[in-house]
Amino acid sequence: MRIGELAERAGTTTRTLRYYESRGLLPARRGENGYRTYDEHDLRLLRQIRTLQDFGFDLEETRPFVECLRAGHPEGDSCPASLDVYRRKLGELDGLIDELRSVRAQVGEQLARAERARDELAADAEVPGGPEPVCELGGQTR
Amino acid sequence: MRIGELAERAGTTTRTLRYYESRGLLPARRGENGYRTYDEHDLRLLRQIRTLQDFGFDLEETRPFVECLRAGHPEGDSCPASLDVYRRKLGELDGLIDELRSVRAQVGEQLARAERARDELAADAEVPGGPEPVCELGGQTR
DNA sequence: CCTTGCCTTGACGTCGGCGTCAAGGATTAC
DNA sequence: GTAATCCTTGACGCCGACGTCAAGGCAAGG
Repeated sequence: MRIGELAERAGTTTRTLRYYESRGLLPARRGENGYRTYDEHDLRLLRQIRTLQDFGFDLEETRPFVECLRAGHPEGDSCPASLDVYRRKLGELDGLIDELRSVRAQVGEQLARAERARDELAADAEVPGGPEPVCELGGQTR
Repeated sequence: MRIGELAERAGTTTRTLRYYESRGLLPARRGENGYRTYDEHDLRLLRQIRTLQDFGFDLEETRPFVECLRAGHPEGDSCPASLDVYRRKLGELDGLIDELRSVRAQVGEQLARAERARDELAADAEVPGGPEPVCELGGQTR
């Protein structure tokens, strides 16, 4: 199979495959005409890469999985090195999720505070001074 | 105050301030010698930008806050446009967190599955065939 | 034979938010 | 006075995973 077919069957592009090859991740045999030639096993490797990429793994992080498959193991994660990557990734994800939740809480708090302040200003304008139209934008106090 | 002092007081770099200026976010007045000149109000704006940046806001997303302050409002989030940014960000964060949690769950499952497979192989090797040393790497089945 | 479509390598572009260097002018400390 | 430190603009570098274009070779269908 040639590069275009492999790309299509894996749902990616020829550019991506050449890039992987340039990174030494997915080398290709060559036909007489110089065309890259791939087989079903390459498709397997490529799908492993793509799956991990979709999970947000760096390209380099997929290498142990690919090497594991290429070494003849039944799965990309049949090797200790792959399991280590999984574990590092889990820790990384946990840290990231915690961080994002913290940010989410802080932003939520800011929004709530700002909305309270806005509503208090609106209430102030309604009761004591009189219901004058509030200037939305532009030098207000100034 | 000149650019170096402002940078230091905001805990950032002169390069960053020039970058903000190039993006039209934090323009500077110029002294007779051509040096940029800033005041306390600029420091305020800059701190607003930095806070949001630390939350992971894009630079463009800080613009409404800066413009709000520059318009004379008491806070960067005293304007509707800023509140909209907050809300968009909250949605974005929620989506991202969900996505990461989903990925985390899937990776965790993969790890558990792979570890089970490994342990089953180890158990197989221990009981029936005999406790032969297992080949760690290299063509095993092949 | 000619067109269409695949393939090749090479190389520059993208995105965001700056870092880093270069060459030179201004200011300040001693 | 002079050296050290600040400032100026300009421009290239970085990171990751490719996209996109260019110029050309090879193949297959009508």
